[in-house]
Amino acid sequence: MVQYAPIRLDASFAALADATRRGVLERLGRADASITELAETFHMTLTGMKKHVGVLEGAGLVTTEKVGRIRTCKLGPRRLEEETAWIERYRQLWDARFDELDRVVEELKRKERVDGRKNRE
Amino acid sequence: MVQYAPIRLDASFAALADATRRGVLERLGRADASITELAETFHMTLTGMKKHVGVLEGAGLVTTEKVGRIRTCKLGPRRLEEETAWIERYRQLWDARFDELDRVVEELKRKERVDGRKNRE
DNA sequence: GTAATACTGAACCACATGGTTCAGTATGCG
DNA sequence: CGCATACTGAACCATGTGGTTCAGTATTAC
Repeated sequence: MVQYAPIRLDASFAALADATRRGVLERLGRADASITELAETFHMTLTGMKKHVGVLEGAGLVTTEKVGRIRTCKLGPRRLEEETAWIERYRQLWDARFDELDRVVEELKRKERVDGRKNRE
Repeated sequence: MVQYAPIRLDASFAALADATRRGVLERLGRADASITELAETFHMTLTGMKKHVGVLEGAGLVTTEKVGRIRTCKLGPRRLEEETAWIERYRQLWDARFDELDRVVEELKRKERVDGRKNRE
């Protein structure tokens, strides 16, 4: 089993497993925002939003910088390359698996035809 | 904010946020397996593995069928299309965002040059 | 029929998550 | 200075997660 930095995958997939956090990423894709702006947009307390931002930061998907009173959040350095890579590989397995099943089915059909002929002999 | 069946995305990203479950998917990509086989492979009790399989089933990533004593697990109908779509869209946002930043930086450089000329006038 | 196998379900555990409130601290504005 | 703004941290709460054990039930093998 290939590994693909499992801890990072854990963190980023977990970060993506929440609609609010996905929403924050989409929001930051349009423009940087303060914690207050994000909290208002998603109808949540400052403290609650700060936790979500913390999770996203932990996964490397967001970076923040505090200037004066205001902490500005922006998209982080990661482009979800590893996550895409994992999913891509999974899809290849999936395809191979189902191709194999198709092959088995074809094989069964072929045998059936042979058996059919045998029975008619 | 476009929605992309958020509940499903929640379930599948959460299912992928665990190394054991990702391992189970990879394992099932090679061949179907019983709960016992999976539990042994991942050094876990039957009950524990059954929970993981339940999570994967809930996300549509695995299907199971019980014949006699044995419950056989195989890859489910989903190929993670929606997950890939979400990530793809995110990457587009990401690229656009950073292109914009580049543009802003260029704009600042241009202004600097203009200001420089002004100052020399 | 008895015993082993394969799973199932309930109950428990420690810890994480998604949210809150409340009481701060730090900064900016008049 | 004095007040409003913006965030921060601790504490709490309900619920979920990842695992266990233990006591079943259902199937298969001898």
